Amino acid sequence: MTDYRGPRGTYDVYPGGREPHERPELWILVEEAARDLFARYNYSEIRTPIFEEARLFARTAGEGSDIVVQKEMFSFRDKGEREMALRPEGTPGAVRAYIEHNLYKLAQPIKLFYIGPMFRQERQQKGRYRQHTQIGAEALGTNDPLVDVEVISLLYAIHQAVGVKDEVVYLNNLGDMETRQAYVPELRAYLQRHSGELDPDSVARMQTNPLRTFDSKHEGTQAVLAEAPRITSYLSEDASEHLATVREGLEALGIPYEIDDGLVRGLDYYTMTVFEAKSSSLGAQDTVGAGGRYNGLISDLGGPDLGGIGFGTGVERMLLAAASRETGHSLDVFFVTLAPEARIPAVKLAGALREEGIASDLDYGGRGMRAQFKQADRTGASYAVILGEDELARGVVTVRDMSSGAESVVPVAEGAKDLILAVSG
RNA sequence: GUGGCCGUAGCUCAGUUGGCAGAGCAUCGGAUUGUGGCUCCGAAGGUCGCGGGUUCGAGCCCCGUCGGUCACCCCA
Repeated sequence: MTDYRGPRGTYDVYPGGREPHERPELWILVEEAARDLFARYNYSEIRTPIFEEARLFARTAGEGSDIVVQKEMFSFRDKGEREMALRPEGTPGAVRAYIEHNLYKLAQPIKLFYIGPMFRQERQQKGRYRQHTQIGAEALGTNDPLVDVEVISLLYAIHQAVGVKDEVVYLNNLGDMETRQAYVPELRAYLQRHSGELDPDSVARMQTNPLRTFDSKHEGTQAVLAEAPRITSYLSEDASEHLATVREGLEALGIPYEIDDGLVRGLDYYTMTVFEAKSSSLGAQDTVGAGGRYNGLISDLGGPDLGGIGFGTGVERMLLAAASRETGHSLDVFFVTLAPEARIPAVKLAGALREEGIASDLDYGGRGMRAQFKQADRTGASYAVILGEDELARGVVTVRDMSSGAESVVPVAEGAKDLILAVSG
């Protein structure tokens, strides 16, 4: 046993992995499904560094200057004494790149997607790792509510393609500046009147960011919030029209959703539309994917005053919440060599098949015939191609159909052409 | 960072009041000298997480430590 282990809160993806998110074939499935959908929705890939200056994330995360500690960001100091951080989410990097490369000067919206690792420095629990992977999309440069509809439907489509079970999409609108100016003082005043029944964290948040008290798990706090004034009653005309259009669009597409007027999300930059997809087949961390509109973020980061909206969804959580499925990788041909002299000819034939796109493998253990057939069976090979002394002498191979057991003899003295035909059906 | 639970073969797990380290699956070989799945036989595989203590004797009891897991915090 080695003394080395993967770092705390990380995991490996490897053949035969126990958990769904440890199995390479499921990752391929998710990534291919997502890329296919991004292409169909006309989103282009963006790749940004997995670390950035910490202040970029601090800027977007909001809620005070001790944010780096508070949010458990994976930060470090580089050799030039710069405060850096492994990215906790995809949006800030994408928006930074959008501004840095002047993408706002092109025809809008710019529709981007990314797939990559994100980091958080904390103890793990079910569906939560220090390094995890998010698939995300950002539609930048427009306030059109129909883009909100597109982004939400794209998230939903990815979850459907992956097979996420028991999913519910919750929707809310946090309003614009006008809405918050009207609502926040009302909420704060209400909480103030009931501060005796709140947990200490919520009492503190009542001042800094009263919206976030909705996220508290404290029973007393939740009881107070059940009667609290709702943002939906304070929406400006703009916000309320926006919400109505988003709902209309979702209904036109037949996307099931529920309004949750207590849904606030943790990031300060959200405005207007916010949404969250949850699955009851997860544990305490039941959010599979989430996102929202961030109309102030691009200008906050030094860009023009344009809106944007995006989502992020966790690959590990999608796989945890997905129905289990059979994905045994399948091989087309396995070569069974029954004599040492057959090994080089087998290598040559396998090479020829591989060039034709036919997945082929052979025994490298010099093992007995029985073991080789067992391996052919286990790898899911459609055909076993047998090279023994008889075959070598006659310039042929025996092709065995592994499911029916039927065998045929195929000449190979003139090359692999006949063998390619025999195993292509 | 805090707390509950758990660390025994590659995997899943038994292991009695402290008394020779076990099973199933997987692996390898054989039954079947040119044929996989089913069956049978056999082999290999162990720092019982690690360190210390108690004891004639510790997988088991005690202390510490490391790791895993779930929850809290936080939620990106």
